[in-house]
Amino acid sequence: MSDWREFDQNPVSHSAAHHLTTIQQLHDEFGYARVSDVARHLGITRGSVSVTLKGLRQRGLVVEDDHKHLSLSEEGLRIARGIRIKRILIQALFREVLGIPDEVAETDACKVEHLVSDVTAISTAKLLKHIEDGKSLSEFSPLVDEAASGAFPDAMIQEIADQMEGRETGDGRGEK
Amino acid sequence: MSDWREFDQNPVSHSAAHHLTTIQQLHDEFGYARVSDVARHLGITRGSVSVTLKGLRQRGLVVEDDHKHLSLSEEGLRIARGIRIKRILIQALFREVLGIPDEVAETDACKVEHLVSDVTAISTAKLLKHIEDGKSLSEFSPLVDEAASGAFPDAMIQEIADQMEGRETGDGRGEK
DNA sequence: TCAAGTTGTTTGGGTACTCAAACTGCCCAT
DNA sequence: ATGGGCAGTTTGAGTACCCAAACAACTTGA
Repeated sequence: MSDWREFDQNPVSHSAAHHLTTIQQLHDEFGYARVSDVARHLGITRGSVSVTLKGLRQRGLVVEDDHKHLSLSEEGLRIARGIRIKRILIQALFREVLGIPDEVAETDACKVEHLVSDVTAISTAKLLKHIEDGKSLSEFSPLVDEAASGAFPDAMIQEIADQMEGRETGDGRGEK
Repeated sequence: MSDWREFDQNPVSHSAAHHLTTIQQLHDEFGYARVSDVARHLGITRGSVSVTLKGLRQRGLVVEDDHKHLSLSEEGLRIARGIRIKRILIQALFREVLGIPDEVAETDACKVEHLVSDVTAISTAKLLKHIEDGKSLSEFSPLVDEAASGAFPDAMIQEIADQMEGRETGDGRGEK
Protein backbone atom coordinates (compact mmCIF):
# COMPACT_ATOMS: atom_id res chain seq x y z
CA MET A 1 0.00 0.00 0.00
CA SER A 2 1.91 2.99 -1.23
CA ASP A 3 -0.67 5.66 -1.89
CA TRP A 4 -2.37 6.00 1.46
CA ARG A 5 -1.03 9.50 1.75
CA GLU A 6 -2.17 10.91 -1.57
CA PHE A 7 -4.89 12.72 0.30
CA ASP A 8 -2.46 15.49 1.14
CA GLN A 9 -1.87 16.21 -2.50
CA ASN A 10 -5.48 17.21 -2.87
CA PRO A 11 -6.27 20.53 -4.50
CA VAL A 12 -7.30 21.93 -1.13
CA SER A 13 -7.25 20.79 2.47
CA HIS A 14 -10.32 20.22 4.56
CA SER A 15 -9.73 23.57 6.21
CA ALA A 16 -9.20 25.45 2.96
CA ALA A 17 -12.25 23.78 1.48
CA HIS A 18 -14.40 25.20 4.23
CA HIS A 19 -12.86 28.62 3.98
CA LEU A 20 -13.71 28.70 0.30
CA THR A 21 -17.23 27.37 0.56
CA THR A 22 -17.92 29.69 3.46
CA ILE A 23 -16.83 32.75 1.52
CA GLN A 24 -19.01 31.67 -1.34
CA GLN A 25 -22.00 31.03 0.88
CA LEU A 26 -21.70 34.30 2.78
CA HIS A 27 -21.22 36.15 -0.46
CA ASP A 28 -24.38 34.61 -1.90
CA GLU A 29 -26.34 35.20 1.24
CA PHE A 30 -25.30 38.67 2.34
CA GLY A 31 -23.58 40.09 -0.67
CA TYR A 32 -20.20 40.25 1.00
CA ALA A 33 -17.85 38.26 3.22
CA ARG A 34 -15.23 39.66 5.58
CA VAL A 35 -12.55 37.93 7.60
CA SER A 36 -14.63 38.23 10.77
CA ASP A 37 -17.69 36.79 9.11
CA VAL A 38 -15.76 33.80 7.87
CA ALA A 39 -14.22 33.32 11.31
CA ARG A 40 -17.57 33.50 13.04
CA HIS A 41 -19.10 31.10 10.57
CA LEU A 42 -16.30 28.57 10.95
CA GLY A 43 -15.99 29.00 14.70
CA ILE A 44 -12.29 29.89 14.68
CA THR A 45 -10.47 33.12 15.45
CA ARG A 46 -10.01 36.03 13.09
CA GLY A 47 -6.29 35.55 13.32
CA SER A 48 -6.45 32.02 11.99
CA VAL A 49 -8.68 33.04 9.11
CA SER A 50 -6.44 35.98 8.33
CA VAL A 51 -3.40 33.75 8.02
CA THR A 52 -5.17 31.04 6.04
CA LEU A 53 -6.65 33.54 3.62
CA LYS A 54 -3.25 35.10 3.05
CA GLY A 55 -2.24 31.73 1.63
CA LEU A 56 -5.38 31.32 -0.41
CA ARG A 57 -4.95 34.83 -1.78
CA GLN A 58 -1.39 34.04 -2.80
CA ARG A 59 -2.64 30.89 -4.49
CA GLY A 60 -5.06 33.02 -6.43
CA LEU A 61 -8.20 31.39 -5.07
CA VAL A 62 -9.47 34.36 -3.09
CA VAL A 63 -9.51 38.02 -4.02
CA GLU A 64 -9.99 41.03 -1.83
CA ASP A 65 -12.22 43.94 -2.59
CA ASP A 66 -10.95 47.50 -2.12
CA HIS A 67 -12.97 47.49 1.09
CA LYS A 68 -11.75 44.21 2.62
CA HIS A 69 -14.58 42.31 1.07
CA LEU A 70 -13.62 38.79 0.10
CA SER A 71 -14.71 36.80 -2.90
CA LEU A 72 -13.51 33.87 -4.93
CA SER A 73 -11.52 33.94 -8.11
CA GLU A 74 -12.73 31.92 -11.04
CA GLU A 75 -10.49 29.07 -9.95
CA GLY A 76 -11.60 29.39 -6.35
CA LEU A 77 -15.21 29.38 -7.40
CA ARG A 78 -14.65 26.29 -9.49
CA ILE A 79 -13.15 24.47 -6.52
CA ALA A 80 -15.76 25.66 -4.03
CA ARG A 81 -18.55 24.66 -6.35
CA GLY A 82 -17.06 21.22 -6.84
CA ILE A 83 -16.79 20.64 -3.12
CA ARG A 84 -20.27 21.89 -2.43
CA ILE A 85 -21.74 19.61 -5.07
CA LYS A 86 -19.85 16.65 -3.70
CA ARG A 87 -21.13 17.35 -0.22
CA ILE A 88 -24.71 17.51 -1.44
CA LEU A 89 -24.39 14.37 -3.54
CA ILE A 90 -22.69 12.30 -0.85
CA GLN A 91 -25.18 13.48 1.71
CA ALA A 92 -28.02 12.51 -0.61
CA LEU A 93 -26.38 9.16 -1.27
CA PHE A 94 -26.19 8.40 2.42
CA ARG A 95 -29.68 9.65 3.06
CA GLU A 96 -31.57 8.35 0.03
CA VAL A 97 -29.73 5.12 -0.66
CA LEU A 98 -28.46 4.05 2.74
CA GLY A 99 -31.40 5.53 4.60
CA ILE A 100 -29.29 7.30 7.19
CA PRO A 101 -30.81 10.14 9.22
CA ASP A 102 -30.17 13.43 7.49
CA GLU A 103 -28.19 14.77 10.42
CA VAL A 104 -25.67 11.96 10.37
CA ALA A 105 -25.56 12.01 6.59
CA GLU A 106 -24.65 15.68 6.73
CA THR A 107 -21.77 15.40 9.17
CA ASP A 108 -20.41 12.34 7.38
CA ALA A 109 -20.67 14.07 4.02
CA CYS A 110 -18.99 17.12 5.46
CA LYS A 111 -16.00 15.14 6.63
CA VAL A 112 -15.65 13.49 3.28
CA GLU A 113 -16.69 16.04 0.71
CA HIS A 114 -13.24 17.22 -0.28
CA LEU A 115 -11.80 13.71 -0.54
CA VAL A 116 -14.01 11.80 -2.93
CA SER A 117 -12.98 11.61 -6.55
CA ASP A 118 -14.86 13.13 -9.44
CA VAL A 119 -15.65 9.67 -10.72
CA THR A 120 -17.40 8.79 -7.50
CA ALA A 121 -19.32 12.06 -7.47
CA ILE A 122 -20.47 11.61 -11.03
CA SER A 123 -21.60 8.05 -10.47
CA THR A 124 -23.42 9.17 -7.37
CA ALA A 125 -25.25 11.79 -9.35
CA LYS A 126 -26.20 9.20 -11.94
CA LEU A 127 -27.50 6.82 -9.34
CA LEU A 128 -29.53 9.50 -7.63
CA LYS A 129 -31.03 10.55 -10.90
CA HIS A 130 -31.82 6.93 -11.58
CA ILE A 131 -33.66 6.63 -8.29
CA GLU A 132 -35.32 9.97 -8.84
CA ASP A 133 -36.72 8.59 -12.07
CA GLY A 134 -38.29 5.79 -10.09
CA LYS A 135 -36.15 3.08 -11.60
CA SER A 136 -34.83 0.30 -9.41
CA LEU A 137 -31.23 -0.34 -8.61
CA SER A 138 -31.14 -3.55 -10.58
CA GLU A 139 -31.68 -1.51 -13.71
CA PHE A 140 -28.82 0.76 -12.81
CA SER A 141 -25.83 -0.15 -14.82
CA PRO A 142 -22.70 1.74 -13.91
CA LEU A 143 -21.95 3.39 -17.22
CA VAL A 144 -18.72 4.62 -15.80
CA ASP A 145 -17.15 4.80 -19.23
CA GLU A 146 -19.82 7.26 -20.20
CA ALA A 147 -19.06 9.24 -17.07
CA ALA A 148 -15.34 9.11 -17.71
CA SER A 149 -15.83 10.25 -21.26
CA GLY A 150 -17.61 13.34 -20.06
CA ALA A 151 -20.94 12.37 -21.55
CA PHE A 152 -22.51 13.50 -18.32
CA PRO A 153 -22.41 17.28 -18.50
CA ASP A 154 -21.62 19.53 -15.59
CA ALA A 155 -24.98 21.19 -15.94
CA MET A 156 -26.68 17.87 -15.37
CA ILE A 157 -24.71 17.20 -12.20
CA GLN A 158 -25.49 20.68 -11.00
CA GLU A 159 -29.14 20.08 -11.63
CA ILE A 160 -29.15 16.81 -9.74
CA ALA A 161 -27.30 18.41 -6.85
CA ASP A 162 -29.81 21.24 -6.77
CA GLN A 163 -32.62 18.74 -6.75
CA MET A 164 -31.08 16.95 -3.81
CA GLU A 165 -30.42 20.02 -1.78
CA GLY A 166 -32.58 20.75 1.18
CA ARG A 167 -34.35 17.44 1.34
CA GLU A 168 -35.19 16.02 4.71
CA THR A 169 -34.74 12.49 5.89
CA GLY A 170 -38.29 11.11 5.76
CA ASP A 171 -38.53 7.39 5.19
CA GLY A 172 -36.23 7.38 2.20
CA ARG A 173 -37.94 6.80 -1.09
CA GLY A 174 -41.47 6.76 0.20
CA GLU A 175 -43.42 9.75 -0.98
CA LYS A 176 -42.41 10.80 -4.42
CA MET B 1 -22.13 25.41 10.44
CA SER B 2 -20.37 24.85 13.72
CA ASP B 3 -19.18 21.27 13.61
CA TRP B 4 -17.05 21.19 10.52
CA ARG B 5 -14.01 20.46 12.63
CA GLU B 6 -15.28 17.53 14.61
CA PHE B 7 -13.16 15.33 12.41
CA ASP B 8 -10.16 16.09 14.56
CA GLN B 9 -11.83 14.68 17.61
CA ASN B 10 -11.94 11.31 15.95
CA PRO B 11 -10.58 8.33 17.86
CA VAL B 12 -7.59 8.20 15.57
CA SER B 13 -6.13 10.30 12.78
CA HIS B 14 -5.74 9.14 9.23
CA SER B 15 -2.08 8.52 9.93
CA ALA B 16 -2.67 6.61 13.15
CA ALA B 17 -5.39 4.58 11.48
CA HIS B 18 -2.92 3.34 8.89
CA HIS B 19 -0.26 2.63 11.47
CA LEU B 20 -2.72 0.46 13.36
CA THR B 21 -4.13 -1.40 10.39
CA THR B 22 -0.65 -1.95 9.03
CA ILE B 23 0.57 -3.50 12.26
CA GLN B 24 -2.44 -5.75 12.29
CA GLN B 25 -1.99 -6.75 8.68
CA LEU B 26 1.72 -7.46 8.97
CA HIS B 27 1.11 -9.38 12.14
CA ASP B 28 -1.52 -11.52 10.45
CA GLU B 29 0.62 -12.04 7.39
CA PHE B 30 4.07 -12.60 8.77
CA GLY B 31 3.49 -13.27 12.43
CA TYR B 32 5.27 -10.14 13.53
CA ALA B 33 5.61 -6.44 12.78
CA ARG B 34 8.60 -4.26 13.50
CA VAL B 35 9.05 -0.52 13.18
CA SER B 36 10.98 -0.94 9.94
CA ASP B 37 8.32 -3.17 8.45
CA VAL B 38 5.63 -0.67 9.23
CA ALA B 39 7.74 2.14 7.80
CA ARG B 40 8.41 0.22 4.60
CA HIS B 41 4.77 -0.68 4.24
CA LEU B 42 3.60 2.89 4.73
CA GLY B 43 6.37 4.43 2.66
CA ILE B 44 7.65 6.72 5.41
CA THR B 45 10.85 6.74 7.41
CA ARG B 46 11.61 4.64 10.45
CA GLY B 47 12.01 7.80 12.46
CA SER B 48 8.49 8.93 11.75
CA VAL B 49 7.03 5.57 12.63
CA SER B 50 9.09 5.44 15.79
CA VAL B 51 7.73 8.77 16.96
CA THR B 52 4.14 8.01 16.01
CA LEU B 53 4.21 4.62 17.69
CA LYS B 54 5.57 6.15 20.85
CA GLY B 55 2.32 8.09 21.03
CA LEU B 56 0.18 5.09 20.20
CA ARG B 57 2.00 3.05 22.83
CA GLN B 58 1.34 5.74 25.42
CA ARG B 59 -2.29 5.75 24.42
CA GLY B 60 -2.35 2.02 25.03
CA LEU B 61 -3.21 1.05 21.48
CA VAL B 62 0.06 -0.62 20.60
CA VAL B 63 2.18 -2.94 22.72
CA GLU B 64 5.77 -3.99 22.22
CA ASP B 65 7.08 -7.48 22.50
CA ASP B 66 10.22 -8.20 24.49
CA HIS B 67 11.91 -8.43 21.11
CA LYS B 68 10.69 -5.17 19.54
CA HIS B 69 7.79 -6.94 17.92
CA LEU B 70 4.70 -4.79 17.72
CA SER B 71 1.12 -5.79 18.17
CA LEU B 72 -2.18 -4.20 19.04
CA SER B 73 -3.83 -4.02 22.41
CA GLU B 74 -7.41 -5.06 22.70
CA GLU B 75 -8.47 -1.46 22.25
CA GLY B 76 -6.09 -1.00 19.32
CA LEU B 77 -7.39 -4.13 17.70
CA ARG B 78 -10.93 -2.96 18.12
CA ILE B 79 -10.14 0.32 16.40
CA ALA B 80 -8.10 -1.26 13.63
CA ARG B 81 -10.79 -3.78 12.93
CA GLY B 82 -13.42 -1.09 12.78
CA ILE B 83 -11.42 0.93 10.31
CA ARG B 84 -10.63 -2.05 8.16
CA ILE B 85 -14.25 -3.07 7.99
CA LYS B 86 -15.29 0.43 7.09
CA ARG B 87 -12.76 0.54 4.30
CA ILE B 88 -14.01 -2.73 2.87
CA LEU B 89 -17.64 -1.73 3.15
CA ILE B 90 -17.22 1.70 1.63
CA GLN B 91 -15.09 0.27 -1.14
CA ALA B 92 -17.76 -2.31 -1.84
CA LEU B 93 -20.46 0.36 -1.74
CA PHE B 94 -18.64 2.41 -4.34
CA ARG B 95 -17.86 -0.60 -6.47
CA GLU B 96 -21.07 -2.59 -6.24
CA VAL B 97 -23.63 0.16 -5.96
CA LEU B 98 -22.06 3.06 -7.80
CA GLY B 99 -20.24 0.86 -10.28
CA ILE B 100 -16.93 2.61 -9.88
CA PRO B 101 -13.74 0.83 -11.00
CA ASP B 102 -12.28 -1.07 -8.10
CA GLU B 103 -9.07 0.90 -8.22
CA VAL B 104 -10.81 4.25 -7.71
CA ALA B 105 -13.16 2.75 -5.16
CA GLU B 106 -10.16 1.60 -3.17
CA THR B 107 -8.34 4.91 -3.05
CA ASP B 108 -11.56 6.77 -2.26
CA ALA B 109 -12.45 4.31 0.47
CA CYS B 110 -8.94 4.60 1.86
CA LYS B 111 -9.20 8.34 2.18
CA VAL B 112 -12.52 8.09 3.93
CA GLU B 113 -12.40 4.92 5.99
CA HIS B 114 -11.59 6.50 9.32
CA LEU B 115 -14.14 9.29 8.96
CA VAL B 116 -17.48 7.63 8.31
CA SER B 117 -19.76 7.02 11.24
CA ASP B 118 -20.76 3.64 12.55
CA VAL B 119 -24.31 4.30 11.47
CA THR B 120 -23.19 4.75 7.89
CA ALA B 121 -21.05 1.64 7.99
CA ILE B 122 -23.84 -0.46 9.41
CA SER B 123 -26.35 0.75 6.86
CA THR B 124 -23.82 0.07 4.12
CA ALA B 125 -23.41 -3.47 5.34
CA LYS B 126 -27.17 -3.92 5.35
CA LEU B 127 -27.54 -2.60 1.85
CA LEU B 128 -24.75 -4.80 0.54
CA LYS B 129 -26.30 -7.82 2.16
CA HIS B 130 -29.57 -6.85 0.60
CA ILE B 131 -28.01 -6.73 -2.83
CA GLU B 132 -26.12 -9.91 -2.16
CA ASP B 133 -29.45 -11.59 -1.52
CA GLY B 134 -30.59 -10.52 -4.94
CA LYS B 135 -33.21 -8.11 -3.71
CA SER B 136 -33.70 -4.81 -5.43
CA LEU B 137 -33.07 -1.43 -3.94
CA SER B 138 -36.71 -0.53 -3.94
CA GLU B 139 -37.30 -3.26 -1.39
CA PHE B 140 -34.54 -1.93 0.79
CA SER B 141 -35.94 -0.01 3.65
CA PRO B 142 -33.42 1.69 5.88
CA LEU B 143 -34.17 0.04 9.21
CA VAL B 144 -31.83 2.45 10.84
CA ASP B 145 -33.64 2.11 14.14
CA GLU B 146 -32.80 -1.55 14.09
CA ALA B 147 -29.20 -0.68 13.39
CA ALA B 148 -29.16 1.92 16.11
CA SER B 149 -30.66 -0.50 18.57
CA GLY B 150 -27.80 -2.90 17.95
CA ALA B 151 -30.02 -5.53 16.41
CA PHE B 152 -27.40 -5.94 13.73
CA PRO B 153 -24.64 -7.86 15.48
CA ASP B 154 -20.96 -7.23 14.96
CA ALA B 155 -20.50 -10.75 13.74
CA MET B 156 -22.94 -10.09 10.93
CA ILE B 157 -21.10 -6.98 9.83
CA GLN B 158 -17.84 -8.85 9.98
CA GLU B 159 -19.31 -11.57 7.83
CA ILE B 160 -20.55 -9.13 5.23
CA ALA B 161 -17.21 -7.38 5.19
CA ASP B 162 -15.43 -10.68 4.72
CA GLN B 163 -17.77 -11.53 1.89
CA MET B 164 -16.99 -8.24 0.21
CA GLU B 165 -13.26 -8.48 0.57
CA GLY B 166 -11.18 -9.26 -2.40
CA ARG B 167 -13.86 -8.83 -5.02
CA GLU B 168 -12.90 -7.34 -8.31
CA THR B 169 -14.76 -4.75 -10.27
CA GLY B 170 -16.54 -6.88 -12.86
CA ASP B 171 -19.90 -5.63 -14.01
CA GLY B 172 -21.35 -5.24 -10.59
CA ARG B 173 -24.36 -7.42 -9.90
CA GLY B 174 -24.11 -9.48 -13.05
CA GLU B 175 -23.06 -13.05 -12.37
CA LYS B 176 -24.22 -14.95 -9.32
C1' DT C 1 -14.19 65.09 20.17
C1' DC C 2 -13.06 61.25 22.46
C1' DA C 3 -13.82 56.79 24.59
C1' DA C 4 -15.55 52.30 23.13
C1' DG C 5 -16.22 48.74 20.01
C1' DT C 6 -15.10 46.34 15.66
C1' DT C 7 -11.91 44.78 12.17
C1' DG C 8 -7.87 42.79 10.30
C1' DT C 9 -2.94 41.64 11.12
C1' DT C 10 1.00 40.02 13.50
C1' DT C 11 3.37 37.26 16.92
C1' DG C 12 4.50 33.58 20.04
C1' DG C 13 2.88 28.97 21.55
C1' DG C 14 1.20 24.39 20.82
C1' DT C 15 -0.10 20.02 18.22
C1' DA C 16 0.42 16.71 14.72
C1' DC C 17 2.53 15.25 11.03
C1' DT C 18 6.67 14.60 7.78
C1' DC C 19 12.03 14.12 6.63
C1' DA C 20 17.07 13.77 6.97
C1' DA C 21 20.75 12.74 9.58
C1' DA C 22 23.24 11.47 13.53
C1' DC C 23 23.60 7.97 17.17
C1' DT C 24 23.15 3.64 19.66
C1' DG C 25 22.69 -1.19 19.70
C1' DC C 26 23.13 -5.59 17.84
C1' DC C 27 24.30 -9.56 15.00
C1' DC C 28 27.19 -11.65 11.77
C1' DA C 29 30.90 -12.63 8.68
C1' DT C 30 35.48 -12.22 7.89
C1' DA D 1 37.88 -8.42 17.24
C1' DT D 2 36.52 -5.59 13.93
C1' DG D 3 34.09 -3.70 10.35
C1' DG D 4 29.73 -3.96 7.91
C1' DG D 5 24.81 -3.72 7.90
C1' DC D 6 20.52 -3.55 9.94
C1' DA D 7 17.13 -1.81 13.78
C1' DG D 8 15.29 1.67 16.50
C1' DT D 9 15.62 6.26 18.56
C1' DT D 10 16.58 11.05 18.89
C1' DT D 11 17.06 15.64 17.11
C1' DG D 12 16.54 19.77 14.18
C1' DA D 13 13.84 21.61 10.51
C1' DG D 14 9.69 22.32 7.82
C1' DT D 15 4.58 22.39 6.92
C1' DA D 16 -0.07 23.08 8.16
C1' DC D 17 -3.24 23.83 11.29
C1' DC D 18 -5.10 26.04 15.67
C1' DC D 19 -5.31 29.81 19.70
C1' DA D 20 -4.57 33.91 22.59
C1' DA D 21 -3.04 38.31 22.89
C1' DA D 22 -1.27 42.61 21.45
C1' DC D 23 -1.70 46.22 17.79
C1' DA D 24 -3.10 49.62 14.53
C1' DA D 25 -6.78 51.47 11.91
C1' DC D 26 -11.29 52.24 11.33
C1' DT D 27 -16.42 53.47 13.00
C1' DT D 28 -19.68 55.09 15.97
C1' DG D 29 -22.23 57.06 19.82
C1' DA D 30 -22.82 60.38 23.29
